[in-house]
Amino acid sequence: MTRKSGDASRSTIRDVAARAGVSASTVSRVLGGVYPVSAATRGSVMRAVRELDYVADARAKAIAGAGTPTLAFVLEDITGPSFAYMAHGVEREATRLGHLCLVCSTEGDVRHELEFVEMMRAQRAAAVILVGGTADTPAYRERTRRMADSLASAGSRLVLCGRPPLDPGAPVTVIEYDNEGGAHTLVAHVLARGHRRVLFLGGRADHTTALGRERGYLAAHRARGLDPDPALVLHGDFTRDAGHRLMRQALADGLEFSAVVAATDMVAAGALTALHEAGLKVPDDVSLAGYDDIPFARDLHPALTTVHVPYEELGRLAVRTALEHTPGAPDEHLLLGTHVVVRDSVGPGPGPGPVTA
Amino acid sequence: MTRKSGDASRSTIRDVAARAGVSASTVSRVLGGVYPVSAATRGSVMRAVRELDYVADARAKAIAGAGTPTLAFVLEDITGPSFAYMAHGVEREATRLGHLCLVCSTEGDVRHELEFVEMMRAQRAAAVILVGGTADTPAYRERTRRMADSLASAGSRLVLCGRPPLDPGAPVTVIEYDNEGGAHTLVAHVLARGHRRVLFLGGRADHTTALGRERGYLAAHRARGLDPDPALVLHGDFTRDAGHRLMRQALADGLEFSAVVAATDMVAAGALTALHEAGLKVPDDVSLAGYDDIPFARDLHPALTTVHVPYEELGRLAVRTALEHTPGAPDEHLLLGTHVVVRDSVGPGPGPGPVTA
DNA sequence: TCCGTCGTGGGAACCGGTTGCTACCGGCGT
DNA sequence: ACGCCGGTAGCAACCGGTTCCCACGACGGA
Repeated sequence: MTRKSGDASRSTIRDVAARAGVSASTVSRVLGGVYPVSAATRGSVMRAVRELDYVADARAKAIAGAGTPTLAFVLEDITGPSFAYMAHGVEREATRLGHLCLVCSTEGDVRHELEFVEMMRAQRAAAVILVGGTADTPAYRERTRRMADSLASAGSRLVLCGRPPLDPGAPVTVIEYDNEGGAHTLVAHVLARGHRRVLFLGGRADHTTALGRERGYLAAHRARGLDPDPALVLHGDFTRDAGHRLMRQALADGLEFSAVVAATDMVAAGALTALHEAGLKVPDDVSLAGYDDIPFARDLHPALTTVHVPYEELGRLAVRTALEHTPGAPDEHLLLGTHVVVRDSVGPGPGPGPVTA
Repeated sequence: MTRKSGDASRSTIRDVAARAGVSASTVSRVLGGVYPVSAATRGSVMRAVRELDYVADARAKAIAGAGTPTLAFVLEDITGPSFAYMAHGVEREATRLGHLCLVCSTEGDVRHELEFVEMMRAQRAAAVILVGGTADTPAYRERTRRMADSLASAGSRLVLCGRPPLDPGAPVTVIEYDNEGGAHTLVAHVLARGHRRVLFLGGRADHTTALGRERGYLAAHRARGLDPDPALVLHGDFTRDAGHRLMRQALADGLEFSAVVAATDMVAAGALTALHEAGLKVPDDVSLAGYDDIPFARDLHPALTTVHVPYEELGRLAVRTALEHTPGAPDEHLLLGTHVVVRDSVGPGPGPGPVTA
């Protein structure tokens, strides 16, 4: 009989006070918990609260100085597995630290990004986390620098998570992982197995994540004194469909290669089925490797060798580092390591001379 | 030289007013946009705004009646592909409709769910969307009913998205999709190919999504006058690892079956590699089907036949329906259809007599 | 020239909370 | 019996906005 009445108007602290026969301040104090209140008063207040099903308005609390802090993260598309893992890490750590979590998808549109950051600043978010690579142009650096400054001047903090750092001095926390290093190690492994012509299925040509991995690909070659054929690096985006399309195209074009390294496991997945469709066996006819180590990589056939990225950890660190940052302290820049996980998709390279795949 | 000074204290509307030499109300009005203000006044206000890099506090606006509405969604784990797609739909539609989006992961803990809903009520969220199946116990119905009521009495609205409906009369919007029907059609297809002993790799035994699919499995059998062996339905959870483990176990136990239907594509993926590891060929030795049609399903080898669920649409509808709901109107209950997409993973069944897989 | 009106801007109340300061109460010591 | 003190509760100011209502100045028409 606790009558949660259908009064469509939420009740205020004054309603509770009136019903309990005390003042609003007393209600506030009972609910606050620390201030000494007699048991009788507390009882009647609590009863009124229960009867009215009252919850204090979080926005009002926030404005008055109490209130749950909020943290925002902005990403391109939650649907990409690596984004999802970062988001998960962010969300977990945020709630562990007692923060609420606002999320926005930009769908890759820079204007949305700007709008969102502005909204988050209006929300007085404790930190705004920008997730995922992007085109690292002067325009990017300037725009982002401006965001960082205005966030900082509002007492908030910008975090770049898996995104290129700004010029020194920008009030920004950067958490990256080693795209180039991971790709270098991975490609070195492929090269060590005897492959000489390895196709690289990259991402968008200006995207930092893609670029980092591409640099690793190149570096691994050069470290062996090899000079990769420019025709062997292709660009698409980080989707399964792009991988599929690029691979078909490469095959149709008669490109010669004995192994393919995809910039992403998703891309690798698409490439793998294109290979299968062409009647090629992996790794017997051609080897394949990915990047990200999403859970599915194990279930591709053959199981995909790839490089593991601690995405969830990345997200967790992003929020922890951002929230621990004290205004005066130096800006942090973390670079997380990656490691390649060898599975079954890369086999030995061809014997003497390259093979026509 | 626009001096975005490092003054760590965000400026208030009064600061802007002072700098522009007008009153706070005037600033509010020029920022509001509608009220007539002379060009000169507007100019100086805007300049002050720019110089101070001022953004109005969204919480204060909200409390005063203006302000961006917010919408919250609560799910178990953003990392599951189907959750991610629903989340994406929710987020897109929410921002399209000018709402901010709060997200919480419960990690499957009911207490978290309660806490979150309470927080969202405090945030005065326009709607709270609970995403994903759960155990449909009397406790669930009562608890959720209570949430619905208290949300409703606060002028907000509870939405159940892919989650079992409550008893009639609860102020709730329900958007479901047809788990049972999809599974029925899928299993009917498997049966039609001549399979008679089909293993079902289900989810948690009390989970509504899992249960719905299991009912479909059963119903498809009965519709053919078949009586499935109870030993053929196994329970785990909706992860790749569960699928892998269950499949190994089934194989180790010497269960007889010629096809396996997994409650989820993730489960199917794990099962597939277990099958491969055991040296079994799909679909030659055993057929396999999944549920969800995640993008990866196409890249499994063989490509997985599965049932497509319009997850993103589900999320979009959830927010649209919730936000369009007017307090007096009847509660809506939508049931979205699914369809099976036939690919390569289920082949013809065995000849006379079951095969030992 | 005088008055009505329109265009503008300011004052103050209000949104729903929190909290510093003050006042009242009863109980205790001497 | 009186004064002091500690424990409680209320008043009012404040957080950062919005908006109702009113006043003031300039302008045009009679």
